[in-house]
Amino acid sequence: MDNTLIVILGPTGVGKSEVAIAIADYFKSEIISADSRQFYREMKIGTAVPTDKMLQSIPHHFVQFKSINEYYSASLFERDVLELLPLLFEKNNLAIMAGGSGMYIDAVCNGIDDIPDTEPSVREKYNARYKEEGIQSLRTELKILDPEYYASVDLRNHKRIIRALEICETTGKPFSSFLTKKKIKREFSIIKTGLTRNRAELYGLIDKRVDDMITQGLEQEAKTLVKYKSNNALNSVGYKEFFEFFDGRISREKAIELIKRNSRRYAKRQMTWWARDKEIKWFNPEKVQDIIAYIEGMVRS
RNA sequence: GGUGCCAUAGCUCAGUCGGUAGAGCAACGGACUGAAAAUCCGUGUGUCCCUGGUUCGAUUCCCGGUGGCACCA
Repeated sequence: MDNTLIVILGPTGVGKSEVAIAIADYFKSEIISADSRQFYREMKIGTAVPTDKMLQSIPHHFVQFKSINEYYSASLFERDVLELLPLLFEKNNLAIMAGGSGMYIDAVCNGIDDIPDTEPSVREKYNARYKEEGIQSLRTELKILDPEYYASVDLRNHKRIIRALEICETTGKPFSSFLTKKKIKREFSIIKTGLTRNRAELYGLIDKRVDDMITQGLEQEAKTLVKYKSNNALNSVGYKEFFEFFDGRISREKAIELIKRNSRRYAKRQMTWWARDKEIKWFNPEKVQDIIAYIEGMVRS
């Protein structure tokens, strides 16, 4: 039997953790988390990290293993997962990756082009310029340095433009010259399963989970992180809204309402990301037996 | 029970001197190559409470209902 990575993806709040654990338990596999915010150990309540009990029942990787002060990225995640997987496959030829960060999952499944690292100062420089001069100045420079990317990029999205510019400046070559858009074939098989529910039900679960987070002390957790609020990791649903409340810009009730709304919008963006991926087989999270049957069928064939 | 006011998008409401309607919020749709729980783009989604009348034409005016609110009993 081939070494196989079973991917369990789905929108926030749909019930991935429970399903992943049930399936890992069935196959005696370990779980790789693909949640770009659960990586950070300081963010526990707001990222709905599985309970200690759950974490003890099945070995989890990439959960709470970074500090919010550390830089991390989809590319580093790809590298780290590819390093770990052979070790997991020595023990069991089925490994599970569960999470909601589409880009990180794709980096592992399809690969991500090899683009040189950049100095943080370069990005800071462009960020400052964006703030002072606006986006037009960035566009003008991109048009000169990388006309090809200029023609295809969303010119109203400053993050995309800044990313391209920092690569152009660092390498002296156009950003687009690094983009092969080729899907890398992995040494292992991949089975993608998606968890979904009808929208109203999912939103109900999201609202309830936010209320649970509040009960568990999300406000207190956010308070201890205020001093790091400019860190990218804390530009996250559940934290940024509380920072607004602490600043006196919105009421506590409003903050909680916004956490719910922003979680819903995040879930929608996740679904949009996966809508184009025809390799995903979708399931209701309550039907764990169906998922197991599907995986067994795929593995056998 | 009487009088008055109100009834328009999921919510709060605006509007149409009679030519089937629009704001905010919510919602919906999309993009995405090392920040991605980020960032960016697009879209009004409507028995204008119901019945009848006047009219070429009624969401708009009129009669009568129904529901809500206020006041008087």
